[in-house]
Amino acid sequence: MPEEPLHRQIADDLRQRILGGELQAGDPVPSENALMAEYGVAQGTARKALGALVAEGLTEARRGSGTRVRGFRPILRRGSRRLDRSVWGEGRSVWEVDLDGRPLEVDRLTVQEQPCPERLAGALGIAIGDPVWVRDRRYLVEGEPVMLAASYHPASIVAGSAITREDTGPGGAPARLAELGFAAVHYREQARTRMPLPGEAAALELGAGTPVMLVVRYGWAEGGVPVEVTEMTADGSRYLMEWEFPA
Amino acid sequence: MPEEPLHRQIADDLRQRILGGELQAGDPVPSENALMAEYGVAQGTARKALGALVAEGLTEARRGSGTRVRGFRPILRRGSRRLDRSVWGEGRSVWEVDLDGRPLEVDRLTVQEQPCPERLAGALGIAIGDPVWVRDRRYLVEGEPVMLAASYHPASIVAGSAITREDTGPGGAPARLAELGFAAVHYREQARTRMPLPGEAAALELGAGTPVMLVVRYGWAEGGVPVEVTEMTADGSRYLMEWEFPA
DNA sequence: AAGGATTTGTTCGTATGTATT
DNA sequence: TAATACATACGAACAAATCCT
Repeated sequence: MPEEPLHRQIADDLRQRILGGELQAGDPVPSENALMAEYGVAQGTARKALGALVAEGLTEARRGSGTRVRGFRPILRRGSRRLDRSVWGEGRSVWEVDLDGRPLEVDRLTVQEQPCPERLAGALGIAIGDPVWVRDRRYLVEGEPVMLAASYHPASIVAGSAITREDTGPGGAPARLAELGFAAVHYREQARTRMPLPGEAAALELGAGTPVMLVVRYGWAEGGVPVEVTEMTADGSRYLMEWEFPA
Repeated sequence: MPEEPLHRQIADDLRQRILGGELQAGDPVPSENALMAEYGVAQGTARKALGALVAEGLTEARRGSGTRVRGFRPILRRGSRRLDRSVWGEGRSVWEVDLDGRPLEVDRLTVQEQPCPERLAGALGIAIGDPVWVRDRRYLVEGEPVMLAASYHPASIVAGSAITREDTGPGGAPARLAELGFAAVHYREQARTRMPLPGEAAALELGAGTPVMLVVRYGWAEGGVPVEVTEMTADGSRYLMEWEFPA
């Protein structure tokens, strides 16, 4: 008879307690048994209510321990870095940023030559299957994975340079591209979001209900020559992306 | 006994069929009954496997009808519009963009004066509770909601202007700000993602497993005066965000 | 147009496994 | 070791929406 299913009513109750501030980050949420008693429902129903909150990313369940409220303290990634931030409002963001301090470490770096995959050929201005160098890596903050990134460069440009080695040297890939006469002068970045594939969830150690932010950066040298495409897969619960531009 | 739970094995099978291209967008996924027969499991187990794919946003279930594979054809939103796109690679994006053509319509527009909420006071350079004008609206594409947006302007700047009325006139709010001597000359945008709250899911008619992309735009006039903060909530399955900037 | 078959959605109950406290 | 709490899986029944004959 209930127009609203029981499990959703319970989930709504719990969600309100969380969003209303009654239950704060780290606080335990009532257990399945507690909900069975409180609402007089079967375990499956209590379980479904708790599962809904997990799927929304509001809570985190651990076997034997219980279910707790999650928090959000993002890392800030700035797309454009050149402008002086102090000019335009030191102004607090609407989100509290757990900024800086903690350095990004690189993990699981692989560098190899591959045939250019179909989706990148147009953006790199080369043919499908043409050789590209791929720098694939994982970023950690305080030992926890937060982002995956793979950079692609046409082999016709970077072959023989330090970009094809693990250590790109001082200034990194941008500096090497500049030495090759192909300094990137213009970037375009595209971002979308979706739920992670199992492989991504594993590599980023994502909890259920955590979407990923996908960012693709396209870089061009003078004259419109494509020199880089980077595909990033970021933990949506850890990242805040920022871009800055004139009106 | 199974190291990998049954429902996950089944989900993995189905996922592979989808990602491998065997099942394409719009195709029906085996029903609960079919899975019960094929794998010899109870309904709850088959159901959980199907539910996992729905939660990942890969499929969409409709009662009485069945479960089908979802597609992704995003709308492109450009943050910065000034640069000539043709200069930097007509280059295809890594994602197929169902670009342009279809206009954005505005729906459910409300304009009202409110006390400034805490999270925006710093960014707007005013005190909590100071009056701000809020333009709240929903955007549709072909009748379907795709984004919610709320723009905030300090009343001290926009009071009396057309920005406080539903119809802002030709050129919209930016043109009116310019007339007031507070043309925005610099923008900063921040983006993050998370699963939607129930209210957001309802307003955007989101299917399960669809995250939202949250974008906040901060606008400043000459001299660093804050003139605008806009909070956007976009359907993650419909939007591709783009920014462009010099290296 | 009516009705039956199909398909997903909800809820109950029961049992057992596994990780944590 | 024992208690707690989440995880998996079974079976059964009914409801609600859709589809097809």
